[in-house]
Amino acid sequence: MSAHTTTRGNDADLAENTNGAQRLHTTELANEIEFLTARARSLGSGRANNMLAELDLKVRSYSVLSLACSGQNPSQRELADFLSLDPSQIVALVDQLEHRGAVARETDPRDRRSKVIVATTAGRSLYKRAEAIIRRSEDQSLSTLSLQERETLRDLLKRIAF
Amino acid sequence: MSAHTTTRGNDADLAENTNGAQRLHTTELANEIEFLTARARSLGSGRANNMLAELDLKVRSYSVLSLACSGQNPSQRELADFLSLDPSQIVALVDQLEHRGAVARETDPRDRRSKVIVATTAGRSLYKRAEAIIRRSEDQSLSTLSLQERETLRDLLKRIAF
DNA sequence: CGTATATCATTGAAAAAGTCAACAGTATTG
DNA sequence: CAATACTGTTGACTTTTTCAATGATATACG
Repeated sequence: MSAHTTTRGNDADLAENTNGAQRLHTTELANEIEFLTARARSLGSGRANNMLAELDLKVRSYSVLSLACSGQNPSQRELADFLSLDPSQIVALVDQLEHRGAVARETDPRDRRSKVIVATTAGRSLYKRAEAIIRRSEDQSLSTLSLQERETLRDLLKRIAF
Repeated sequence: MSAHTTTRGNDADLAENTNGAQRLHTTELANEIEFLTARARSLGSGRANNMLAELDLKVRSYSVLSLACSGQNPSQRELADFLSLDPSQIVALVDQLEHRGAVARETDPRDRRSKVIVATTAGRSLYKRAEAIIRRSEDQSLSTLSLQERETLRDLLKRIAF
């Protein structure tokens, strides 16, 4: 078996193989920023979605609600651009939030085509609770980083995200 | 209109509003690491997918191919864990790569249930070309960061991704 | 040994998300 | 006024995700 290329690893690996694919951490892929970003996001949004479930929200709807509470009065088109979503997906998300009374559509008097999304009182209250959950979720996801490192990460991400 | 809360912004905003939702950059959401990570990944993998299209690959299939070329002989279960995908998705991805002759399934003699994914010669050649594309894509996506900043980002992401 | 339990790859179905074209109403341009 | 472009909306379609069930194999334990 020593020179047989189809077997994975050798006997020394067996102890390490018990808990999974730690072996792959040394891979080229595991060092690509692209991949690490995708994985970080997958873990992070997975946790956030789980925790937001108690409010019957997902990160998507939370994001829309957050922007509706921002005081910036975003239009649906702006939400679509900012969240990198198709306008039709925004329609569905706003529909849900509107049906549960968290946000309202107000047609912009300056441009009667566009509709500004604003949060209701109930919506702002919901957002407060959701925000606390998101903060806890983020805190858990970033538990291996110091506060200063989190700031560094935030700034670096901001520069590549905008 | 001055005190009308439903109008968005004031006249001073109009010049800035021409190109989109830059206004939202000051939002709370725009400062959440979670959100920035999602947006960075969306932009990055979008670009990578576009550029990989010339090889008829996506980031998903590229990731599997990359791990198949890693010399670590991963099983499908390990691929699923590492890529945060459902085992059934791995089946589909490996099927595609196998049909085009880039990888092969080899049943692990140590555990005849599991199948080790290894790259063929053609697969390694394909990976070389894909890797070059990914490198260019990543370079473009991170163009606003210095080399040292990229290293910092990579290390921070690694710590939260594993 | 034999029996129960667990794990792997696979299939198929269902739900969710993403993509795209068309439409009515409105704005902008010339 | 006419032509063009943009907004939200709908509906169809594809892709991705999620989940339960299955056969083959491995492991644990009496």
